[in-house]
Amino acid sequence: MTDRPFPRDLLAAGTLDAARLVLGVFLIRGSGPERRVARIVEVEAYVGDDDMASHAHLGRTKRNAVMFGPPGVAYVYLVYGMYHCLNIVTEASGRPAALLVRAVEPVEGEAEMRLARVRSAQTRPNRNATADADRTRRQIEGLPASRLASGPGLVCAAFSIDRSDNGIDMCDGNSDLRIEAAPPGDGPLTVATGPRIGIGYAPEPWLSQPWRYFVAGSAAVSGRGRNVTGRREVTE
DNA sequence: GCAAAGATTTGCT
DNA sequence: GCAAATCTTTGCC
Repeated sequence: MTDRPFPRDLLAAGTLDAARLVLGVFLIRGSGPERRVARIVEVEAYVGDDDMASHAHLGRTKRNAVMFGPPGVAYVYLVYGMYHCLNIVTEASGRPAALLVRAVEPVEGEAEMRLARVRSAQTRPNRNATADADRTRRQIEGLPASRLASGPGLVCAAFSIDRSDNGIDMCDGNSDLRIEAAPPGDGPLTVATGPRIGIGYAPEPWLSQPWRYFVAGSAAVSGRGRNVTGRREVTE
């Protein structure tokens, strides 16, 4: 159960507007002592079937089907054969769009996130030697909290998200994986923007659209945006 | 049925 | 800074 389930209608409108609105929002997994909570600090918008960087550009397929459905639903897929990516579907049914959650900042359940990261890393077929697994575990245990989920694959690892979460309604307070409005005490955020990451296959103008949105100054932001601390809107 | 590429991360050069 | 790891999805034969 959640006290402030995120309003679905805020996701139903424009995806670029929704991208700003979800920054600062809480991503929540589970309940009770194992509950994990983190602030969303970085997202990317994938808008419509004409967006050549989006999975939706080829039309509706088995994989991207939920992107064509109602807003507030989780779209989870496997990339590079080993990492999962979490998206929040936006816009009305029939128009495929979503926000890729690229980074979150732990608020509660940090120990649980570390455990999940270790589990995920040691599940990878690549890591088999005992010494290697032990080194990986210590490395994760030594990470600052801000680096536990500073990347799209890492968000899913820290929150134990995989394709079984595909299609979950994240605006439903009873869902095990959900989003919740930021607490009233949270101050205003400074939003920075830049081009989307890892879409080199896309032609212009999609390649350079500044559809990556992140919280300036957050240590949890992935890649180069991490160092952006300006107080004003920034375009990288 | 087969080949190619990918909304990433990590470790080594 | 570059390449490997890994497997699902998609496209074409």
